[in-house]
Amino acid sequence: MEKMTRCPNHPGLVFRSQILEEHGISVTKAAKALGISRTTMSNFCHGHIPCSADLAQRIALATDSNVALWINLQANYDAWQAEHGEQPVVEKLVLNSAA
Amino acid sequence: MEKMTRCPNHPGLVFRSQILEEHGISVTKAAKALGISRTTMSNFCHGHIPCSADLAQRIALATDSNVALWINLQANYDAWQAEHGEQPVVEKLVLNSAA
DNA sequence: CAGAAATGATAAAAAGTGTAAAGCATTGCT
DNA sequence: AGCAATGCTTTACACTTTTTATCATTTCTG
Repeated sequence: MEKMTRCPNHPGLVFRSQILEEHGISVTKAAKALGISRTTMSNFCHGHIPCSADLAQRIALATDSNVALWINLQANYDAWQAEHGEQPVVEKLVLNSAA
Repeated sequence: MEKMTRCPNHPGLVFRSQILEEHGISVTKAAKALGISRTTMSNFCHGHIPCSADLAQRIALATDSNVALWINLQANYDAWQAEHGEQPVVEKLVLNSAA
């Protein structure tokens, strides 16, 4: 159980730096290849929208990587955001033995 | 890189068996405690709807567990579904060196 | 330098998703 | 029988996602 001290990179930033920049691929070209709009790709690459399961799969197929990799990047990002955002008010379901 | 041979349990099924049944908590009571509708809780516990980040956090807070745990359960489930569902048509972005 | 292409941003529209409320039939328990 | 819980369906509403079109700016290229 490692505690994450800083917010993990958004999957889109990882995609941009590790795939696009490494291979000199433009956002426009990537959007066409993956079959999504340029707007969506641009927003994703800038971390403005999350990596949906569908997008994760398109990236995985186009880069011979694993769907789980991209889904997990997003999951880690979401988890960090949830932990550092507003906490909803709930009642305890199970009593904390270490209370 | 372990390959998952069977579909991982839906987070809702895990929640039902590991939390509700273990502690004898009803769906109705759990819904009230978490601050969500009984319909949503029921659907979740039967695997009909995904575990949203918000729901994951409510569960984590109410059970003194980790948000990441529930988000990751959903992520694993999503990844398996993506791998075993319909594959979108995409063009390769990077050439597979092992082709 | 001039034209063409790419980029990031924005707004508007369409489609899809998530959530909740109400109602109903069934089950199990006292 | 009476009551609460359950699973399911329908309806309604809000929110999200994705796309298209447009604009100003930057970058490439010839």
